[in-house]
Amino acid sequence: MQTATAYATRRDLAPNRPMTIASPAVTFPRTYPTVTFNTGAEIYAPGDKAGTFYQVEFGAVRVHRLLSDGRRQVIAFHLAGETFGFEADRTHSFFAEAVSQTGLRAISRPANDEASPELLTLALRGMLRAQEHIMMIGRQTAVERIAGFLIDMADRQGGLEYFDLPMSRLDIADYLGLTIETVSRVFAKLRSSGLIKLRSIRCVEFKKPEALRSLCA
Amino acid sequence: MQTATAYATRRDLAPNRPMTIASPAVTFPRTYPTVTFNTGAEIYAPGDKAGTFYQVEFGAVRVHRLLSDGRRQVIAFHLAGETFGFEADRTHSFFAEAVSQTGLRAISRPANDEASPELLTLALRGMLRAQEHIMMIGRQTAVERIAGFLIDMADRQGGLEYFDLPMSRLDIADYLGLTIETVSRVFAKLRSSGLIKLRSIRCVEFKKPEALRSLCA
DNA sequence: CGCACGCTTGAAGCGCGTCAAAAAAGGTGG
DNA sequence: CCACCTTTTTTGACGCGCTTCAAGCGTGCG
Repeated sequence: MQTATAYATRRDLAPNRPMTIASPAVTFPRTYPTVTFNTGAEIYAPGDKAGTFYQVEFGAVRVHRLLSDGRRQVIAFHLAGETFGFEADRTHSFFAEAVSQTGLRAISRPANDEASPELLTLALRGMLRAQEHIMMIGRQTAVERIAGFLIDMADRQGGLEYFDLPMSRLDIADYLGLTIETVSRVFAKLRSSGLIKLRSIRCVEFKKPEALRSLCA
Repeated sequence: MQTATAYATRRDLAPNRPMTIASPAVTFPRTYPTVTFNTGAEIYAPGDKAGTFYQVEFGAVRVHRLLSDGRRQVIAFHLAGETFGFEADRTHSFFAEAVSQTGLRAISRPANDEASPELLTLALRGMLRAQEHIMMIGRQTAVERIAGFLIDMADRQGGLEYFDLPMSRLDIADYLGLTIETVSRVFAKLRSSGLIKLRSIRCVEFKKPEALRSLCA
């Protein structure tokens, strides 16, 4: 098992991936005032006209889609400071909802799309994030997925001693392609083996960060 | 079960996704001559400097990464006419290899990234493709994944009466997060129930396209 | 208080993975 | 063209990890 560093050499066949992707430090010209969404409130839905995108001021957002029989797949979470809502098509193809009380700053997409290196950077970053997500749910076990998820969440919140999970167990399950029961069981397992501590139901503290990282495939 | 059309209304809670994403009809300024890669040849590897990207002239490309214990996840296949290789970072984070004898046209990324709406379009399309891939492997059964995969491949090759799969069963398995045995069994099942015909091991013909589509969640 | 909601825990089942071996396909040299 | 080998694919038997189904538990709020 290796440390979670970037790829050192091109022949490094089995590296750990750098899951955390730097959050954007970008400012946009045509920005609108912050709008607040209550827990569960819908930000956009499939079929809605795209064109504006959003920067999270506070709170968190989940982006997802439902299958015909009700199965739900969460595509992404977006935390404070992150940007989302840009689409390849003219309309949205997912739902976006506030996971908790959330403030968003709407940003209008430049009319002709030209001269927008910021947006390109965000799009490429979004692609990379989705690809890392595929790595996570494609071939990894439940424990590996949750360990990776917790580390990702911690890193994205600034790597504090402890951090809050803004989303429910069900949201996590639907993000990782698991059931809520499995998520709960893995949390219990990580807790009982001393890797994490649950200060409260949604507040996680890493007791053995290295051990947790070593669980990531 | 609904037809695989785009989202009609914003309250359409459980639509089938438009899996096929239109292939780019884009031409680039600084283009280099076509280079041919043999089956299995490496195009780039993690750690390689990014900056140029590629348009597939003929053949097919797989993009993947390996986990520490050898598990492999294929992130994407790229067929003739499609473009790949752009990255958020300065270096690549995946392997790209020729699935079969493949011709590529290298394209240098504009130095300052400005005024490049084409690249933005490609990045957004790549993001959408990755997101659809997440939908596929996150919550769907083996049969659903393979049905969706076959339909996607058919559409991307122009929707002919029959089409070739350029990649092996193992490649398909690693793309869908399954094992080669499961892929083989599902192919056998689809064949024995008359939904598809295998003209040869890698040549597929849809006998009941609607039935196949109805398998997609 | 008592209901509602989110979370946890237990028991049983099943879909897919694993292991093993045979069959088919493809390539090479005579 | 055939004999021979390698690689890919298929098929079978069995086991495991996760899901499913079903209660229990905790916490917050009317």
